[in-house]
Amino acid sequence: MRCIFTKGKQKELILFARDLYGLSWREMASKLRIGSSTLRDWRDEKYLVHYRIFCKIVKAFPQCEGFRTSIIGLKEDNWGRQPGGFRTKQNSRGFFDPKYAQQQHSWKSNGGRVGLRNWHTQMKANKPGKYHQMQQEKLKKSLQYKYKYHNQKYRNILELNVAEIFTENDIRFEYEHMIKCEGKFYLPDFTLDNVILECTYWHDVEQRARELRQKIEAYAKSGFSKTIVVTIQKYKHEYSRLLQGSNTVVITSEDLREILGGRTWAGRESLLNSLPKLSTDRAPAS
DNA sequence: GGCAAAACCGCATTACCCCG
DNA sequence: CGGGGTAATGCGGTTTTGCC
Repeated sequence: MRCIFTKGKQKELILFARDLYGLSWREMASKLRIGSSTLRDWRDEKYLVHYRIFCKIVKAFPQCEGFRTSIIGLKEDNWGRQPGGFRTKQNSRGFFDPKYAQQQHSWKSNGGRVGLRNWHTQMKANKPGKYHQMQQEKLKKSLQYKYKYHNQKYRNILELNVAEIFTENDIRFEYEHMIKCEGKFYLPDFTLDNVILECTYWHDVEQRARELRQKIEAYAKSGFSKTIVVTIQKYKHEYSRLLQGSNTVVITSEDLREILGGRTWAGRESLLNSLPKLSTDRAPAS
């Protein structure tokens, strides 16, 4: 944080303080833990004084308190810096000056966004979890999470329904909890212990099922023994057929409500046990 | 990778002072 | 006056920061 004094006051303050200290510039600077050149630059009003340092001075010499009224504003550090990049491009300044056209060309032909690419590879290599989270947050911003329920935004009505059902039945769950499977990161819609719940009603069932199958395999290898796919009545049969497997169950949100709300519900274990039964016993809807 | 602006800092030069 | 030592100053390079 920097403070802006009215013209001349910063110089006055520094000189005044120096008198009070009774030290040389160098000594005073080291007392304030800044470089002597910096202190001089401040005296010459070349740069803005750190608010932190101003406080330090006032603390040492309360008679400097009066200068506070001369502060006409506070600014964040590096407050006025004009960024390069796009604005520079607009103004054809700096790197974007026409005289650098040749260099621009070579820069672009050498990969152009090499820096950004490096950043991505480095982040992936060094902080994969953080990287994925950042990417995910970016994605979340671009996607629309328009269904709000209990301080959590959901992506679609199906997810919302599931969240409601769980909440009504006092079942704790985690929404889009990031898990790592085989070096990759996934964000299953819902996780309850080692059970994963995915919501989908994407009309291209074949394609979605392929994706899901791949995910489910990864989940299974990382100890998530069961995956529940929640869809709508219309697609239930198709998804069910395409995702046959010992650890996968396809249900609708109504099914879920029935299990949890009805007689079959007797705790988490019961949920898990009743699922396969439900899925196979029932005649698929047409 | 790039740029621009702010902040910071090293160092050579200059100013100052003391003293024989 | 001039040598020698230290503090102050001027110059300009470097680092930091934020954005493309």
